[in-house]
Formats: sequence, structure tokens, C-alpha cells
Amino acid sequence: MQSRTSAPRATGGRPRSVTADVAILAATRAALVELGWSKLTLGDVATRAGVAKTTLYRRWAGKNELVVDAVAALFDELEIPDRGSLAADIEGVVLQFAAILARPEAKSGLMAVVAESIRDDALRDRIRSSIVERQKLLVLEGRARAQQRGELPEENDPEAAARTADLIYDVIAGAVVHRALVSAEPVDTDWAQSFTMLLLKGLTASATA
Amino acid sequence: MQSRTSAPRATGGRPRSVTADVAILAATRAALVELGWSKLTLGDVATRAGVAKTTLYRRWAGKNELVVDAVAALFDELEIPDRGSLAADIEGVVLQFAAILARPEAKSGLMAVVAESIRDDALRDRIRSSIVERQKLLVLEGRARAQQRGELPEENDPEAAARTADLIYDVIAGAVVHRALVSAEPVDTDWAQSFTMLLLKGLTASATA
DNA sequence: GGCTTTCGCTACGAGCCGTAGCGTAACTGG
DNA sequence: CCAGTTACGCTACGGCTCGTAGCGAAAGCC
Repeated sequence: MQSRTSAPRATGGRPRSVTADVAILAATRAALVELGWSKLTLGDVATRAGVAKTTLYRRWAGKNELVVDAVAALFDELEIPDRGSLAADIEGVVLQFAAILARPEAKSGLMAVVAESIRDDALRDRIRSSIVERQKLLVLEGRARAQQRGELPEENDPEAAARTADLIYDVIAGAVVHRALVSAEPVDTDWAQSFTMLLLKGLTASATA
Repeated sequence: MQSRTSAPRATGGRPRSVTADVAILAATRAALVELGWSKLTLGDVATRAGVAKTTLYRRWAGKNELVVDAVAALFDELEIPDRGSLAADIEGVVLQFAAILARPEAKSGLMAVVAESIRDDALRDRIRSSIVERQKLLVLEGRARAQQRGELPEENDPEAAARTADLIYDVIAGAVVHRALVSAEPVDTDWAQSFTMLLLKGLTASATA
């Protein structure tokens, strides 16, 4: 699940405690809720998890990597059931994403690790593979379904299609994150509907919504 | 310009050095470029600015407040000249915003302070008044111009109009930030045009762009 | 039982934080 | 010109966190 420190995992010897793994990640999330990113210390997390500090350092390089893994687990629940129409699918994914972002451990951790990833390429890749790519798949899936329904035109050029998908992903994820974390206002059903309308129909038509 | 520590500013006595102020903020930006948020220390900033560490603490409560003020100054250059059409106006503001975000001192600092603001209401207000509100004004201005041109319908209910403006702002700012900082890909003219097309015409029509 | 790896524990130097205390500098009002 | 007031530079300090080293014990594989 987690790549962690690119496990060499030689044969023989005492195996790493899986219990410790989940305990550490759970303790990290709990600490994020109580203390937030900046006041979270690895020593505290180790104590909460009932684990020696050295054990923690043997598995994660530092605070950043640990929090990414702890937060990434929250995105496991992301799914996109077929709701019958493109509008309903978009609304569904927006609300699901918002539900994750509403949790304090996600709020506190996500932005911080993204901020750190700007100067740390390895961290960026970790975020990309464990969070971003998973979200992007939902966009591609919803898009494919809409094309099958005839709601969206097929696209021949695969390169242009990829660019469009990236654009849509940035718009959806960016808008939800910005609303939830910068504007700090709730992403409720009303907002999700208004946003979906805007995304589907565009500015010129959506003012009547 | 900066509210800082809500200056009581009693009469008499030695005035605060304005030179020190600008030197500290400039030193902060320089440190952000070289070290990034997490490795930036106030002691280092003080040294760079040629100022005692205590002087720095007399004016700013901590790292967060200092960086907000240092980064907020970058948004002074934000303007929105009338480019004749709504599409051109949107494209212009997107590219201007992107130009600021492309600077390493903004990249490193902005996300980090936003992340901190989640657990610090005072910091959130500081960001809101010095950065967010200024951006939102551009949206309102562009929107009003478009309505005068007849490109967008007038809205009677002021409350609904405010909600719409907030939505548009979250979409524009969110998409640009997400593209620049999460996807970490360039916000160039091509992207700005595609985004503008999507925002104006909607998903159903923009696939042919 | 021998080999290997992980574990918990303790201890440590290093760095940064934020503040206190002091003497000096700058500016104001009488 | 001289008191009063405020900001400044400097030094020093306790406290906290970091990340690592070194040890003996535990837990698996052959």
C-alpha cells in the first residue's frame, strides 16, 4: 500500500510489526486533529502509538512522508458510483471530495504537505501517486461514462483528450479545495449543484441557475 | 498597509524604522526563495535584514504573520485592465495571478500560510484582508464590466449575486492554484485560453475547443 | 540453536524558539 | 537644552524538538 522507504526487505530476520504501522498512522491522524500540522512532533506521535521514536524513524524519513501516508488513507473511500447522468456524477464526486476535506485531519495535513512538496520532488511524487492520481481516475471514469451516454462528444486525439482531462481535474479539485480551505465555507449540496451547473453550462448560461 | 500588531502607536518616543520594515520583508522573501518555508528561521531573516532578532519579534507575532505580509506585497501588482471582452478579461486575470504564483517566494510561502490559517483564525483574517479580498474585487469588477457590455445578464437579488461571485472566484483562483502548485504544470497562454473557454461555454460545448 | 532483522530504551549534540535584561539611540514636549 | 518615552542592538538563557547512536532483548527464518 505505502511505498514508504522503498523497502529492500531482505529475507530472514524479525518482520516489521504491521500493528505498529496502522497504530502510527492512526496516531498521526489523531495528532493532526488535536495539534495541527505545525505543532505535531514525531516524538508525540510515537508515544501515542505506543512505539519507540526510533521505530518511527526507521520507517519514515520525516514528518512530511508520515503525514502524506496518514492522509492518503483517507482517500481510500473515494468512489464514483454511476448516478445516471454527468451532472449527478460530478455532483457526487464533488461532495465525496468535500466530505474528506471536511475532516480536520485532512484539512490540517493536506495543504501543509502540498506546500512542502514544492521544494521536495520525492514528496511530490509520493503525493501524486497516493492521492492525485487516484482522484484523476475518477475524472477519467466519469468522462468515459458521459461519452458513452452521448452527453459528451468523443475525442479522437488522445493527447488533446489528456489535456482536457487534466484541465477538468484542476478545475474541480481546485474549486473544491479553494472553497473548503481558503474561503473556508461549506461545500454543501447547494454549492455542489451551483458548481456543477457552472461547469456544465458555462458562465453565460449559468447565471439563471 | 500592514496591520501588523494593531499598532497602539502612542505619541512621543523613537519612531519605528520604516527602513527596517522593508528590509525585513525583503529578507523574508529572499529566505523563502533560498530555503523555503520549513527551513526558514526568524533568526536568519533578522541577520539578512541587518536587524536584531528582538526587533523582528516586536513587530510580528511569529513566522506565519511575517510571511503573510511578505507574500501579500507581491499581490500589489494585481490589476485588471479592460481588455474589451469578458473572455479577454478572464484570461488576463488568470495570467496575472499565474505570474505571481510562478515566483518561488510565493510558491513556497502561500500554501504554507494557508495551511496554517486552518487552525488560526487571526491568521485567516489577515490573509483574507491582504490577499483574498483584493483578488475577489477583480472578479467583481470584471463581472460588472461584462454586465455593462451585455455579455452577462444583470442579477437582481444581491444575495444571489454575491454567492455567484464567490463561486466564480473559487473556481478561477482554485483552478489556477491547483494547476500551478498541485499539478505543478505551467499556467501558460494555452492553458489560460482553454480554461477561459471552459468557464464561459461549459463542459458540453468546450470539448470542441 | 545460529543468523538476521526489528524492537524498545536511553542518551546525546545540535539547532531554533521566544523572552528578559541592559545600555544606547532617536524623537517629542516643555 | 533637558527630561520623558519609545525603539534599537546585543547577549544570554531555559525549553523544546530534532535525528542519531548504542545497547540488550525479542521475533522470526534456516
